[in-house]
Amino acid sequence: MLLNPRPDPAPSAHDRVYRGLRGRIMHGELAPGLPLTLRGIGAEFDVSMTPAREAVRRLSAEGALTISSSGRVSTPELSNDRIEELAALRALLEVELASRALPRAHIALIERLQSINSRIAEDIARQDAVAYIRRNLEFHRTLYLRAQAPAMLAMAETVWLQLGPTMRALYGRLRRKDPPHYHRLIISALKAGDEPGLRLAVRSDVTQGLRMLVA
Amino acid sequence: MLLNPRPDPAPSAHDRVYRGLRGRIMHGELAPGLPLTLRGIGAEFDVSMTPAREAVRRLSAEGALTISSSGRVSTPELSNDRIEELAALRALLEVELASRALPRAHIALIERLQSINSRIAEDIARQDAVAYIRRNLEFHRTLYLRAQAPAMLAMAETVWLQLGPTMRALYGRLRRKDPPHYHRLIISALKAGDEPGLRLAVRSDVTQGLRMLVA
DNA sequence: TGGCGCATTTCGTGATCACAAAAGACGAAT
DNA sequence: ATTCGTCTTTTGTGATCACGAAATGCGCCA
Repeated sequence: MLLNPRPDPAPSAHDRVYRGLRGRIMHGELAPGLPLTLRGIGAEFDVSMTPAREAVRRLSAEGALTISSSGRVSTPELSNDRIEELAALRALLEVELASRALPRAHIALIERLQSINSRIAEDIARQDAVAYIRRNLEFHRTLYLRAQAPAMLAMAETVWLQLGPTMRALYGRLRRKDPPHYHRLIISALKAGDEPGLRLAVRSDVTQGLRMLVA
Repeated sequence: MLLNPRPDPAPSAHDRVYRGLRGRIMHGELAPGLPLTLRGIGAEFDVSMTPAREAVRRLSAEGALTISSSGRVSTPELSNDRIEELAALRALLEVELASRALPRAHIALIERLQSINSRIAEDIARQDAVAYIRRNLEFHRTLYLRAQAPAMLAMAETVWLQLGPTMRALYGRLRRKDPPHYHRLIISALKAGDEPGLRLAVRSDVTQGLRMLVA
């Protein structure tokens, strides 16, 4: 008997649309305030309005899209207060996730993180904002997966999703040269098993970038 | 000119369904594992399948409903691990919310909380589990509204939503006689402006009930 | 040149329908 | 009595359509 490792011969249309849009939003490929239409989304993914609407509805429930009172769909434009709040949420959730991941962080994980980190440096050198955002989130997700806390990780990803378009606007204007300093602190704290240091490093890394966006 | 305080003459169908289902789930009116059908929901709210599906899709995005691989909809049956994780999330978020509400908590708010608390005692005397859950959440929400942190409050409510059916199962079997002890500690800490005490009281209140559910 | 009003187009909403897959009911064979 | 196979029913999915509202474009007038 041959069990297919991917028992998914027919992914549903709305899920395909959902995943496609979600990826673009989270990785900052869509600018804040960008208007979308159901018919446009449907045409782009080659489906009718029905699954497009379901995907949009789901994304708006996660805060990845905003729907005006007249039903118009667009990527969110966040106020400074909201950005600060989301940054505080990131700090709250991700510090906890990192803390839970710490006792399970073996050497293989740390090497993976270092590998991701060096690729981030390449993305920075190439000035590729989207790749940088994606790789940065991959760094964090790789660490947090070890926390064995799926609901908490899902919430953190929801926050990333809400910040996606805004992060694009941030890293677009920010011309940085150096790889993220706090990522190296995170790795050091992981190696040393230093929980307070890890918490501080994660909090700093998460808060750092958002601060200049508010300015 | 007479401005209507409710400028919502025509609430959309899917929103009506969403709100209706959400309230029932959050307040524990639906048992865990209860199967639902789109046609049934549509008939109950007197709409077609389309808005019913949108509401269900949105609720499943919030974790209030689970959708099987074949598309079947039901209220979630949470594992013990998931319950513990959600309790930890409640602690994390609500301690922060209470802490942010503390400096803005005036006497009028505290009186409102005491009023809600005495009604909780009545609900307990009446052995009305649904009313108890609803009032208990009202107590927490009233406090957290003062935190001026809408995104954080929304996340906390999402956790409540996921725990709704399970809380029903909990308070159904639990025959308690006394009003919640930790609510009085919360009020005391608010009066005294005691932040560490408040954080501890909220954490205890949130963790308390869930512990015996895991047993 | 700038603002106003009307017609056209675009867009979201919700109902309906055909289709396929899953679940359930029923009966026969062991 | 139980299990297996089949047939019927139930259910979710996605496309299409009609409708009304919102937005857009355009021309007119000041």
